[in-house]
Amino acid sequence: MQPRFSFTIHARDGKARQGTLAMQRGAIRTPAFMPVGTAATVKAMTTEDVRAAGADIILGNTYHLMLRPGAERMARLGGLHSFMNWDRPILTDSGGYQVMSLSDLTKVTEEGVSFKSHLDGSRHMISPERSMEIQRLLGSDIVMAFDECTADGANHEEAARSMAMSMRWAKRSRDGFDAGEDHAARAALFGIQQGALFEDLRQQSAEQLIDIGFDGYAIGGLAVGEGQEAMFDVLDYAPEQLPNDRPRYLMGVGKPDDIIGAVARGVDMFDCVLPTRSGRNGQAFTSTGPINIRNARYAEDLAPLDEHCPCPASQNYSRAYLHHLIRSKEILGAMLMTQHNICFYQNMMQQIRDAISEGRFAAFQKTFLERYSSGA
RNA sequence: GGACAGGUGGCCGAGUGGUUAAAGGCAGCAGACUGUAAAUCUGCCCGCGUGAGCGUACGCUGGUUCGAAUCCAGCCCUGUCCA
Repeated sequence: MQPRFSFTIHARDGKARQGTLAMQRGAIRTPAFMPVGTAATVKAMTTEDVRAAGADIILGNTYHLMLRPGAERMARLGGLHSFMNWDRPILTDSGGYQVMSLSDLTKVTEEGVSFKSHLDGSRHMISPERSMEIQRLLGSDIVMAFDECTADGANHEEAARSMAMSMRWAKRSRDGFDAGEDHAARAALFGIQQGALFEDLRQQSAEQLIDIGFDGYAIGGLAVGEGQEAMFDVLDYAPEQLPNDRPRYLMGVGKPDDIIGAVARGVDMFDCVLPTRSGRNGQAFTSTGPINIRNARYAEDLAPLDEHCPCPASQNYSRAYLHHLIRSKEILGAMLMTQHNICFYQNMMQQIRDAISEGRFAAFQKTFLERYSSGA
């Protein structure tokens, strides 16, 4: 029988690590990019195609699924995996990000967060305990602690207060998760470091999380507007504040160059809406940098999106066709663009893993980034 | 031939004396998107100028007026109906 959760590091190259996260529903090769499937769908993609692109794990979201179709209903339906036809691991975000992103609709107290539903205005409460319960009802494999994603621009005092609350919630998340005994025996729980851009707060946060004890550790509160330089400044120390033998997950990141820079600093897992959202909005990631397929210059460009990408969208369709589909707002445009972007990301992660395994990550990083910024 | 209705910037379409280089939409040209309130959002969009500004502009011509896309006259064109 597969272990509940184990993390094995196969190779190290500088601070970068290549490993495998083994879980009952399947293995996750790291560094990993996890496509975001907020509302029980990686938007515009079938799960078959998500898997074919190379993803080992996808995300779901507590807040969205709690509102619709509802956590209890999802449980009656047999859980998120069978519901959406994805039998591999699923990581569920706790709703913590929505505390920030929906801040106009939220009220935060020590108990938790009361949300005014963006769907119908109805009020809902998410506490650490309820977040754990919802993620259990969904059947999540990697459960995220309920936290507050500290908004960009917080000063030291605000960041400290927010972080301290997230750490109290982390403890309550741990207890709530452990109370769901059957589920806790199968799933993993990750804690989330906060502390904004302050090293001392990040350190305190890491220490408190380690005291509580988690299967993996996420770095939260980055990529919220601070910019890559500031984010990398934090990543120069934050990963090493977390246990060396546990997976480190940088939440919400990012652009290809963000991911590569973070891998170089010791991060193992990523998720981001960018490849899916940008795909729907006409931006394709390519080995020579992002392009906006809507641009007039692609109207008669019969070249593929990226000749190096093995995905069907690149292999079978031209830029001119994608240009036409996206401009025409045809659904297929969103589908193919998303498929390509997810493939591009997964392909990049495979290249990253190979480079680390073969001890040539620094060279890979240099080559990739030069090409990526060439705009050719 | 007659009666109505109408001709506004690439298209559709507001505007019926000054605050109008002219609402809004579409199309067009770009940009953004980072634990998804996003198949979304933002900017530009008559010409010249970096800019203040200048020049042109609401079918055509002429008129009224300090001032006209807006009022008047004639003409041209389009639609519907009647002969």
